[in-house]
Formats: sequence, C-alpha cells, structure tokens
Amino acid sequence: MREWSFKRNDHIPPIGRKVRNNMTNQQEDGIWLHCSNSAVRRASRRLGQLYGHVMGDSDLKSTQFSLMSQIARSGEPTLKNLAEAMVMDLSALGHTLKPLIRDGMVELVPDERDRRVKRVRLTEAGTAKQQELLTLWRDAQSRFDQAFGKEKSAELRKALALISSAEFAEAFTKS
Amino acid sequence: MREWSFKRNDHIPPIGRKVRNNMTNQQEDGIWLHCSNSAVRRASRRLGQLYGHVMGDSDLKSTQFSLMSQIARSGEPTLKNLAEAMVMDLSALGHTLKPLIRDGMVELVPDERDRRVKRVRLTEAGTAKQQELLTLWRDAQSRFDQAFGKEKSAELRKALALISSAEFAEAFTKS
DNA sequence: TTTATTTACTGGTATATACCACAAAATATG
DNA sequence: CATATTTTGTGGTATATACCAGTAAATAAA
Repeated sequence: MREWSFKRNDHIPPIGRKVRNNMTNQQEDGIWLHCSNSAVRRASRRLGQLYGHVMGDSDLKSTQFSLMSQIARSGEPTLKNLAEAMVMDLSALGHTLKPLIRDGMVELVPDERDRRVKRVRLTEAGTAKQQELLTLWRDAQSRFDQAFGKEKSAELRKALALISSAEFAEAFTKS
Repeated sequence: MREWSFKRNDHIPPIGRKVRNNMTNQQEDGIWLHCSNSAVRRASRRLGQLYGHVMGDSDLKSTQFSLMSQIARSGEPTLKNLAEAMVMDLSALGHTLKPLIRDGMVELVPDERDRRVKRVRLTEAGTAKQQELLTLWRDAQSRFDQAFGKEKSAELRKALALISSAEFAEAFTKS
C-alpha cells in the first residue's frame, strides 16, 4: 500500500503551485474551482457521458440529438443561423452535420433567393428518429432535474444561456 | 428582402415541434433552454472561444492550459487519477496528452511500485510555459468575473463542480 | 457598370473526446 | 501455486469542434 497524503482544502494553493497530491477522491481542489472555462468544460464532459449513457445504443449521440432538436425547433435554418444559435463555428457545424447527412437524418437544401445560402432540414427519417429519442432525452433530463433540483436546473440553464449570448461575448471582449 | 417572422417567446413550443423560425437574433427560444446538457455544451463552446482568443497565439490551447494547470496542481498524478479529476475518459486523456508530449511540455514516467501505472509530469519547459500563460489566463478569468459577476461566477463554478462530481453521477444514474 | 468588399459556405488540418477491444501487470480465489 | 478477475494503459475508430485559406455569390462603392 502506498502512503496517501490526506485532503486539506483549508488552504487553497494558487493555480499551478505544485502540491504532490496523490489523493484519489474527487473532492480535492482543482483548476475547475478557479477557472470558469475549465469548470464548464468538465461539467460538459460529465453530462455528455451521463446523457449519452441514457441515449444508450440508439443511433444518435446526445450531441446529434441536440443538434437535430434545434433544427426541428428552428424550422429550416440556414447553416449560418444554426451555427449562431448553437454558438458553433460555421465550419465546425458543417463537419458535424456530415455523419447526419450521410445517415439520411438531415439534408441541405439551397435557398431559392440567395444562391450562397443553404438551409438545413430534417428528413422524414430524421424527424422520426428525433421524435423517437425524445422519450430517452426526457428520461435523462428528468434525472438531471431530480439530482440537481428542478428550480436550480432552470436557473442554471438561464445562466448558461446568458454566458452563451452574443451580448456576453461582447461584454467579455470589450472590457 | 425576405419576409421575417418576429420573435414571440411568449408561448414556448415543446422540443422538436416545428416552428418555421427564420429569426436571426440570439434571443430566440432554443433547445438549450430545456436541455441542461445542450446548455452546458453550448456555454463551453462559447467560453472555449472567449478564453481561447485571450490566449491568442500562445503555443497552448485553453484546454491544454487547463490540463497542464491541473497536472501542476496535482503534483504527479497517475493517468487514471488525472482522468478522474478532469472527468475525462482515460483513453481520451491519453490522446489529449500526445501533442503536449510531442511538444515537450509533458512527460510520462513509470511508477516504481506498480509497473502498470504511469505518472504525468510537466517538463521544465512545460512548467515555464504554464507559468508564462498564467497572466493571460488571469486576464480571461477576470474578464469573465467582470462580465458575469464575481459572486455568481464562484457560485457557478461550485454548481458545475457538483454536477461533475462522482456523487452526482451516482445520483443521476441510480434514480 | 466595373471593381472592391462583404457574406455564406467548403475543405484542410489539428486538437478534444468517447467507446471498444486488447495487453500486461497486479490481485484475489480455489 | 495456478487460475480467474480486476486494474491500468494503449491503439483504433468515430464524432466534435476550432481556425485558416480559399471560392462563389451578393452587395456596396467608385
């Protein structure tokens, strides 16, 4: 057996200070308690895993389900608008759509008035699949609400929507 | 000019209901207001971009900076422990480390007592680089605190740490 | 109307991240 | 001790995502 040092969260060492920390448990101090970016990414990994497991062996990843749900919700958005809504780089969106297009879940249709523009649309199969997975998604979301608190859950989403907004980006950048 | 429908957030349509929404602005209703997973991912994309721009042309991505900061903070964690701390899949961590190892920022050292185990360590160059970027990180983090509120910022990180915890995963899964 | 600029998308390249199957070492079991 | 099981990593494959450098269409400017 190795000699373990014990948790001591009383004096929080500054970022990047070496502590020779061999602790196994999760409660230890970490960068995510100091860096909002790290904190959000870390949580997104956890939720990706959690929601993903609920989605299970369905053909779609939780990210794909999100994207398709947003497409359905938007009607028939242009790539540009969809990218903005998802806070995603336009080219990243293009790449992300490829597997969905390949699998016949989504199709791109040229806009009639502006030949530069392409609109994103769920195929019939895509719509059906999205509807089908709604049940699983609801299970995941209700588990989340249960574990985190329905109230706090809604508040959190609102806070995150604020952070994701263009106005926030503006404020962050200009200051 | 196209005919635009106008924003109406008064009646929030359920997920996956088609609305034929051509709105350009960000305030529109979206999946992220209903799905915590989507909300967190979306925010993580935004923050990735924002922090990333502050990091600018430095050799490290903001994700790499986070990871290196956690390594520094942990002392000399095993791959397993680091993966757990980061809430990252072990193999994903391995892959993520490759560019850092290639660039001489990080090295893997075999554990002396358990030949299965490898420990992660910042090289001298890595430590220096991490220290150097601390300034940029501090700028980004203080911009965030400014824009979101220092209080709320700390609360948010705590909430996200809870969501990222093993206990939360437990609660989510068992329920 | 010709030219310059902006807009919307595509493709390349690199990192981020997950899951699965496999290998090797350590540990538990009979 | 010999075998079964668990633990820790590695490599493959696929999606997620960013940034940059084009390209073509639309629009603004001269």
